[in-house]
Amino acid sequence: MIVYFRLMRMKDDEKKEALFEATVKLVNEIGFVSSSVSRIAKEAKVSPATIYVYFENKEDLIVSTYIDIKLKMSKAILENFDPTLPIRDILRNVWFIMFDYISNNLKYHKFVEQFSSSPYGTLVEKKVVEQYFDPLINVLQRGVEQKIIKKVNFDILSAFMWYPITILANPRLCENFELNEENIETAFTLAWNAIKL
Amino acid sequence: MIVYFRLMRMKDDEKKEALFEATVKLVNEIGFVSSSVSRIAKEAKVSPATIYVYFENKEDLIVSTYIDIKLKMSKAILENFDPTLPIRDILRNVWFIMFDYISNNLKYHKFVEQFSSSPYGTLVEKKVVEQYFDPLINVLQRGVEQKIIKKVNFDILSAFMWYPITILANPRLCENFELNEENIETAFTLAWNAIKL
DNA sequence: GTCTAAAATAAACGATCATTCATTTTTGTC
DNA sequence: GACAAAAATGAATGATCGTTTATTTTAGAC
Repeated sequence: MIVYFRLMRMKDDEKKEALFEATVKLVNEIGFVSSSVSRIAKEAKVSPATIYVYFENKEDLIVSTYIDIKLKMSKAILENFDPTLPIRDILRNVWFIMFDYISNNLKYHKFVEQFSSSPYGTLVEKKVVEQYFDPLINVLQRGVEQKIIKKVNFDILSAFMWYPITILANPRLCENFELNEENIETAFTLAWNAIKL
Repeated sequence: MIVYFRLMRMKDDEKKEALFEATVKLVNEIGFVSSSVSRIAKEAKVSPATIYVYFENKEDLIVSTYIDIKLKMSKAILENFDPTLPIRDILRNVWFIMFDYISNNLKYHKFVEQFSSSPYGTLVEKKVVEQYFDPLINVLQRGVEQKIIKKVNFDILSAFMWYPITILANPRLCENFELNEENIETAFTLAWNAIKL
């Protein structure tokens, strides 16, 4: 039997990316409430119907935007990750890289914050996204095993090693915290004092 | 000139409270997107039009709900505030009181988190709400002056003394952190290690 | 250029949105 | 019980919502 294959027309990656960017921009500016499908389409310069070629529905568009961002973030942060350094140096490096990434991509950070604390957040399995950042979690694990870091609940360690970054990088919450090297170094010192044994 | 006063009919405080509670419940369950005026009205068992007797519009209802919650929270937390204790004891007490309040009023905590990270957050002057908690900020100030607490940017101190509470009290973020006395004590120790000189 | 299948879209769907309006109900003094 | 004024409401407003459908446009193998 001879089967004829005809190449189907390909989806346009740039269009999908434009939809992600439009979603981020609008949700940051006017929130989930006002970010309607038609407005997102207009912002991305496509027809509202086109969105349904790329996504199942509005919810899928928004959740996909979130997951895409988390993937981008984890790649950027783990790009130059060197697990052979001393544990404190690894953590310190991550702090500087995360501040660098967030301050250059504040729109992503804002979107993630808004998404996570909204009911959309419950739609994403926390562990799925968390595993993108597995190497970071493993560092803390090693620190505990080597008796460098306090042996306490992991949620506590995270609350003092990772979450302060998301707080301090939020200019609405910390308008007096300038993201310069000295301030980041100071803040990291507090984080390290918190978790070190 | 004689002026005749007739008592006008009074607004019903219970109805306003019911609208606050309905707003909190629905926004937590289905988000700002789906929490329409008519659904909030139905939840509060009033007519949609009644909402406009008590509030200018939907935005006013939501912002007022937030401010009402923040006021309730600050009163609960500062109720038994004793500024004469040693600074570490004051902070430790506040930690326990805050965890107690949040775990008994998780709905308020959730609403505040979602509100703050949404564009509604920009509608509320941060300083207005912050001043409800002024005594707490003053404690840190005194700690710095008495050379008990590190002399660093106040946003940094807040990021390690207050924000970890909001993280740890969020069961979605910290599902492994049980809110018992031992765990709170441990977490506070890390916070104190971070900020103490 | 022809053909095909999928991308892309304009237009239309019923549903629901926030808000207003005309009317009724309730409150409290006289 | 009568009166006045504000609370309370049911119904209607035009606008916009998310999604679907029927149609047109486009990409790529032949």
